[in-house]
Amino acid sequence: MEKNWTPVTAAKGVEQALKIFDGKWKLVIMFHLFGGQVLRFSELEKAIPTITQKMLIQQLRQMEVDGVVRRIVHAQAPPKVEYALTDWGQALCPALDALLKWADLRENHDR
Amino acid sequence: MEKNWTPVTAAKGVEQALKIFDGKWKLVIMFHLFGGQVLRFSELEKAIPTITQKMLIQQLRQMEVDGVVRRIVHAQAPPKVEYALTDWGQALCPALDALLKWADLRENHDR
DNA sequence: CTGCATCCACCTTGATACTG
DNA sequence: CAGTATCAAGGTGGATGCAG
Repeated sequence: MEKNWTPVTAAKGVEQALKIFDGKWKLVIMFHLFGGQVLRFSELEKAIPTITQKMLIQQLRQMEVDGVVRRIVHAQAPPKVEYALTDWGQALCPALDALLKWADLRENHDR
Repeated sequence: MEKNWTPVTAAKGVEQALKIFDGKWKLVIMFHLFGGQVLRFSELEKAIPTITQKMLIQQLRQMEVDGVVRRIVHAQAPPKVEYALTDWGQALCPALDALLKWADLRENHDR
């Protein structure tokens, strides 16, 4: 199932992929959730002390809409909401590793 | 040579990698240069009709500083300047492929 | 505890005109 | 041809206060 990538369409494809984990905090959130971690809203808040509530909920919502994060609501008082990565979200990990390895190459040949 | 990634440091590492090809036009430029293409400033301009001169030169400059693009100046009148990817820049291609493949997975299990 | 609304500052991009 | 300078506009994130 090959695709006919032109420079433009390929770039757009990557951009669309990037948009999904773009935003100042999405990567941090994902790395906290990699490996099947399931965390409450307040736990994420504690784990990322410098994030504001607004940003945390905003980024989580977008990630939920995009299908990388699953939202688990427990009907309780007080409210309890947990977040986890979807299978697709977990699947991003190798690609990010590839980026990290690429970044490491820089030192070898640098300028 | 293993590293001890915490969620935060891993995220920062990826972010630094991302910054290098972040910007509205850098990916388009790179995909035009993948495979060892060497293009003049004016050729890039023609290849990307919707970009402005300001943006083209701005993005190229940043990419040059970051070490993904090489600038080749020919001492001539009229001026002739060519741009090509560095080895390190070329090495990004597989990582971008990984991202494209990840994006394709979405359809299989979707939401 | 979880989440929403508002206001504000900054940064990136775009349009345009100009130069060696 | 290759690049610079200036100004305006939109989007993103941060601070804060309020609500179910």
